[in-house]
Amino acid sequence: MSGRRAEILAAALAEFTAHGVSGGSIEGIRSRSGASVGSIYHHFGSKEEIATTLYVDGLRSYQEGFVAALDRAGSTRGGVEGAVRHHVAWIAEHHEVAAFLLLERDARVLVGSSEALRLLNLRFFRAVRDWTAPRVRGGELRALEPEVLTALWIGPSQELARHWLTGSSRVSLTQAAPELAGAAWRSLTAGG
Amino acid sequence: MSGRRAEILAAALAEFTAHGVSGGSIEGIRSRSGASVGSIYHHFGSKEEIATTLYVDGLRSYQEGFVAALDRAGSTRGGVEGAVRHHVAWIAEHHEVAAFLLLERDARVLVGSSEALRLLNLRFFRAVRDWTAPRVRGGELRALEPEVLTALWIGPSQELARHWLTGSSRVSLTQAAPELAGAAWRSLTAGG
Amino acid sequence: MSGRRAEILAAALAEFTAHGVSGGSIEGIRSRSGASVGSIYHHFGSKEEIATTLYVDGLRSYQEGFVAALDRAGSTRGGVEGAVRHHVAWIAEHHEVAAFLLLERDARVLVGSSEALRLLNLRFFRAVRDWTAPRVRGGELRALEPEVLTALWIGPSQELARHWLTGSSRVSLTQAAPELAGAAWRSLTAGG
Amino acid sequence: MSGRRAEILAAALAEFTAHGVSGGSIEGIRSRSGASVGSIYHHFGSKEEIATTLYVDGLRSYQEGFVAALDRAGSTRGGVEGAVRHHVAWIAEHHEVAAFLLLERDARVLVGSSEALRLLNLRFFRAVRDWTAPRVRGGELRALEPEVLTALWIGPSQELARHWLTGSSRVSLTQAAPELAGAAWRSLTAGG
DNA sequence: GATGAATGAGCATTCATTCAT
DNA sequence: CATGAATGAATGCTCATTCAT
Repeated sequence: MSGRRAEILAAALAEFTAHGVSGGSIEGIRSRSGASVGSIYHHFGSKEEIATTLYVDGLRSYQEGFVAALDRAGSTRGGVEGAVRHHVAWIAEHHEVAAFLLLERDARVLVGSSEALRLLNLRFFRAVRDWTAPRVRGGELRALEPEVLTALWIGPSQELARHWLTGSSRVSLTQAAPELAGAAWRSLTAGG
Repeated sequence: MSGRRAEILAAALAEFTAHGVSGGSIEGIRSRSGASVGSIYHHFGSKEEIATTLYVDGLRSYQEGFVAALDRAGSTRGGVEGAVRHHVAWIAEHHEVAAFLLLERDARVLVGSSEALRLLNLRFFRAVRDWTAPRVRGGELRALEPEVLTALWIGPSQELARHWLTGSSRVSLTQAAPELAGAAWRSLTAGG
Repeated sequence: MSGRRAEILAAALAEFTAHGVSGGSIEGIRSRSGASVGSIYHHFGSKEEIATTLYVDGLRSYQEGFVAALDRAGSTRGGVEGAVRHHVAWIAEHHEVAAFLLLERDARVLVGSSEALRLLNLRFFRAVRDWTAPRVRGGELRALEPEVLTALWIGPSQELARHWLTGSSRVSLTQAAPELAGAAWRSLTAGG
Repeated sequence: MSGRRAEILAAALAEFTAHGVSGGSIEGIRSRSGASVGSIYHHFGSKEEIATTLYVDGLRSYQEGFVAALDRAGSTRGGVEGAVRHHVAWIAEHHEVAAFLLLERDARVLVGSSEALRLLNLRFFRAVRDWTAPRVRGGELRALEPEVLTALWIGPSQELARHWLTGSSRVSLTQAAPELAGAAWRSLTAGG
């Protein structure tokens, strides 16, 4: 549709990847996109709006895949492990957006200021809870505080992904996926 | 002795915590520290040097505690779990520095440009490997790629700490420590 | 068209005349020109670029007049003396630019760093040489090293001009022209 | 005597040669001299005072040699040519100081503000006039305005020296001296 | 005489944003 | 929709100078 808009977003992602959101400039986005300053401000009202758009789009894509992985699973174990595989695969596939979501300090600041983001997170956490809660009650998953459960579930994947995204690790994310998935399942089931 | 220097570092940490490194300003450091601009530049040659100093000092403190936890442990399990407890306790105790080390994009950029940091990391990774390698050979720990081993070991703690540091989780880090330590031990020992 | 650009250049010339290039400030150029700081940087990337532009424009004007004086002369003597008259007249007419070209230390530094300037000088020296060389071969002008020839030709005019430009001499440049022209002709022809 | 003072002056000359007076810094003088900032200010009250000292010392040396060359000459021609030879030789020998005196815009500004400099110049011009005036009256030298006479006398030497000092000419100053001296004599004697 | 920490005004430059065309 | 000139506040950093030790 609006090719310009997409070009600007792509350029902004590259600019923010290179310099961060505070460090990146409209001038950088302009030179990367070929659009004029005026055009950028025609499509987006401010630098923050561009960053928010990137964040919301990326987060929605990630979260939809996560929930879809849970929904399509035939078993609790399939769901837990499928979510890990999705996590790892999504990051590997969308590494630039992933770096923005995971590594960007300023992006995190946006979460506090964007109503759309708050809503997105609210729905996601509810969807995940709706999937886990009955399985906790049924004894298939351990009864853990939600934050701890999440940490055990995707913490290792997240940690490995961060190193991979920053280039400090050359380990293949997808090759490590089975190990990460297995560890997640054990952590959510094997008692202390 | 170096009262001024320490005051400036403390002020910079507060400033960077509030606005990030790129977002934080020398003026902010000046007003928080009471030092003059000239004095700040007398002690540190640039904003980046201040950030690097904070990063190096913090990382050294964290790494020394980590290695000490391994060394003081009487058993492999004690080492694995002790390291997790140190991780969690150190972050809880030095939460401002921890936020800087864990959340700051620009701080991460420093790692690529500071020789001191490269050296620090090199020694740390070597010390950890010297502790784990014989235990892997002895069959006490699973044979995993170093990055994966690290991810399983401290990934959950790291993930929970991030949420705690950003205020998106109210869970007590230290209360969660036993669970995180137990999960780490299982992940590093229970086979795929 | 480029009204703003011209205004900025004029203001910069006045500012540099008053305080030198290192001594002059963008703020000075701003207040003299009425343009905003941002506008100045929109048209010129740096203070140095403004100075280079002034230098190149001025030098080109001077050199074109010099070469034109040679080309329009009907005799060798007419060329030698015409060049001196042009030298003196150009400086008298463009005294502010002339002061910049002749007196400014920082302007001279530019010559070493600007490719445009190097090219300009190259062409000028070649044009002058193309005019003098055959006349040297024909015995109309003495066989002197190029630098010495130049020094004898315009050295006295240059020296007087410098005093005139700095205000340390009240002698009329144009009134002295015939004398300077005659001396130049004698120096380039009368043998040692 | 005061080794420190001399070291500071030497360092300042190098610093000013490299960056000009406005462009040079006390810090630059400090690092070149090994003296502390406080020590520099103990010996000299300000940056300007250092520059003035260099200028006065250099100018006095040059002028004394010039007048001595006139006084020791046995003839008018010997005086005119001897002064040129001194000019060229002095510059070749004291090239760093010479560059400061001849090329430095800011140094020239000092002349307007230093009483010592005004006095120095006054005496010098008077001494030169006392030597030339009777010879003009006697018909040995042409009757020219003082500034024009000076320009014809040392203009070519000055012009060649400037190119030599800025490195834009590789011609040997001392080899060119006879030619410059001869031209000066002709210009001051041969009528229009 | 020497040292170096401290000061704060001043500077070149960047940047998000606006707006007339 | 697009362009790019214009704005002016903000920023990192430099520098001459002072002064307590």
